[in-house]
Amino acid sequence: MTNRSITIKDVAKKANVSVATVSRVINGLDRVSDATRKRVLKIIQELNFVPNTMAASMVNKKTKMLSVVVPEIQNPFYTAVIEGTVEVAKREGFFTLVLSTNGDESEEEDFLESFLGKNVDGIILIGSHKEAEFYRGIQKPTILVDRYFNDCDHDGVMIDNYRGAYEATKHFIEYGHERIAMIDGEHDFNDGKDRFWGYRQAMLESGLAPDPDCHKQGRWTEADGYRLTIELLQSKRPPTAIFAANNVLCKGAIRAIRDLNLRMGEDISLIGFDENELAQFVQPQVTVVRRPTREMGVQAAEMLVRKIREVPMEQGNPKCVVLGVELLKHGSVKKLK
Amino acid sequence: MTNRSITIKDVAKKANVSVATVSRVINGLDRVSDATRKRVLKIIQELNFVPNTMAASMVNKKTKMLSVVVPEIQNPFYTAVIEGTVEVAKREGFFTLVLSTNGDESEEEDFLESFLGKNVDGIILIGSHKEAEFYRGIQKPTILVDRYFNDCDHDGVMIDNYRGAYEATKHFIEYGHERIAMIDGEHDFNDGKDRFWGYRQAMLESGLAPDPDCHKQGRWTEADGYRLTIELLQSKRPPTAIFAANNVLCKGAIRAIRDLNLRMGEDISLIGFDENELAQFVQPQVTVVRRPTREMGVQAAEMLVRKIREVPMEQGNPKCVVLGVELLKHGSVKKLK
DNA sequence: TTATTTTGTCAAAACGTTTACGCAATTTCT
DNA sequence: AGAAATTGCGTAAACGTTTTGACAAAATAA
Repeated sequence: MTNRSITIKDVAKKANVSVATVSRVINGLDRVSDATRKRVLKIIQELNFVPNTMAASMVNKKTKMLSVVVPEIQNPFYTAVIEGTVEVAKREGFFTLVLSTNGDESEEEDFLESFLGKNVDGIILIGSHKEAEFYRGIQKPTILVDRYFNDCDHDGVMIDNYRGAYEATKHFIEYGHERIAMIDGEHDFNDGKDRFWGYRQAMLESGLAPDPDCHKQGRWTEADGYRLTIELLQSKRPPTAIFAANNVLCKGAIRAIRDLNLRMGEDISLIGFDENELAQFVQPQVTVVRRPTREMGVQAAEMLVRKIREVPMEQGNPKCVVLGVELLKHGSVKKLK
Repeated sequence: MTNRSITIKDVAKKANVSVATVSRVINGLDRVSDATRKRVLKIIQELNFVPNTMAASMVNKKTKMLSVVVPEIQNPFYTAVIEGTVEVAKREGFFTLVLSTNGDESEEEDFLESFLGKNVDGIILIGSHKEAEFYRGIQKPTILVDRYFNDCDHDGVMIDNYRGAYEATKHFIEYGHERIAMIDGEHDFNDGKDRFWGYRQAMLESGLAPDPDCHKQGRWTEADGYRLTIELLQSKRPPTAIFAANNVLCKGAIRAIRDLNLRMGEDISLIGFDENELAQFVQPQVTVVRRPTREMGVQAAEMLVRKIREVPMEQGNPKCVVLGVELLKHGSVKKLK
């Protein structure tokens, strides 16, 4: 424990060169003859020397680490994004550091102030803060994922929430549904809002007046998905179709429908946003809006790496990439006409 | 971007003290008068100074970060462990850094060699390596979770895999089952092995000869859980009961049973190891061996923090804590007698 | 009162790298 | 051949902290 770890100096001494030369060898720079390079390399092997990256980082301010910050690590959507970014990061020579904030704003702040937050080369952020202000304060290269804010000064990778909800609703309508409900959570972020507006727009376009009784709002939890679905189905005029605006709400809805002994796609039609395990399990499978989760992570990481490497001056205005979604049609929507 | 960040020196100058004094204020050491402390603190505020932890770490070799290394981040078991450790770490003033290795040994090694691996204060490791040798090479305070190796020189937090499997099998037997199958994956780690031996021992004790046809081994994937279950149920002499040795295998088994149109707890009995979403969803719910996932993370983190703080000399032999498991009895086991 | 301890502070030396600059020795160009 | 460019390497100054040792000044003890 007390044994001083071997440094670049030890190597230098043993190889009869200066520390500068050793440093050059380590970093694969030129200006060092083949002979000495070989010699130094051998000594490094012998001494089992590993450069102290911390010290290096102190001078050149690069750490080769990225961080990806997500609200909850238990949600498969986020882990899929994480996997995507980790893959790219690894390929590009970066390590990825994962942080779960539990949707807690102060935890997010703490992180950014912390050792880690301060020392990563870039950040992929699925933020919990609700104001652009906060994001503007982040000095490092940052890519916002899934939740975007205008005027936040950062690039983003989003999906077309509006379109997803729109298509889902249209699908119901094409199949003859008129009393179409939606369940969702707080409209804290653009994703939730957009989905609502997509739903609403599709309804309006088809001349269906949006009935306030058909829009149930709670939190984005499975429990609330369950509760809201029960409320809807036990109301005076229950809907024939329900659009569940994210994966956990959908799972709650599936449970509720099961518990009420209703036949999916027969007594009640359901579309979920984002794939989930239960939607794939029940029979018939539940029609869902599929979004490219892993791909979001991949895109974000690629953008981030590019940004890190680009010269600071020539970065243009923030760009926000919007990835498409797809309606995976299964048997949970009944054809009424 | 080019603006040099403000350092301890700037604070010192502005407060008319030496950098040493500022350092003492930051670290809350004594030997500094109340007056100067207040003054320095105020300047720090004004200048919005945040100490560069990287530089600090360079001299005192502490980073206040832990890492938790898991094989796959998509498995809810691992995320539960992570959540437990993050909670404790946070409480104790550590940041937690999550790394998913995809079960890839070399990725695990890379990590430990990397900036991150070298600079955390301690490691919580659900390892992918199969030999104690590797673990012995880790110099930092480390807690092995879920997978343990004798003579690895580290503490561990395990659960009683043997007992869990034993109890599950006994439960089948009590209910009159005799032809009891087990599906599992490679016996690369103690957890898998112990479960198998628990199953086997329970069978033997009850005078049931373990039939090799009743032990199907594949990989620890949902796909193999599905495949092996189908194989079992379509064999000449299908079992009346199946023990699925982990959460994903169990999910595969549930799907298989559903697809074969068998009634759970009626035509076929099933017990899973570890809770999972499908087991809770289907009706009747599937009986499972519950293990304290989150608690494992909590324990591990607490042990790790203790270890980090203890003086190096007085650490005794490696300890391995074994947490208990519990059989959650639901309706998936038919009573034959 | 004098001798001792405690308190508050500072200067300077670490910590382990990278890198700008300098200077021979060698190679390449006229 | 001489001038110019290139190559190979070393010296020393960063990077932003913590920590040790020294030393007055103040408080306490004798």
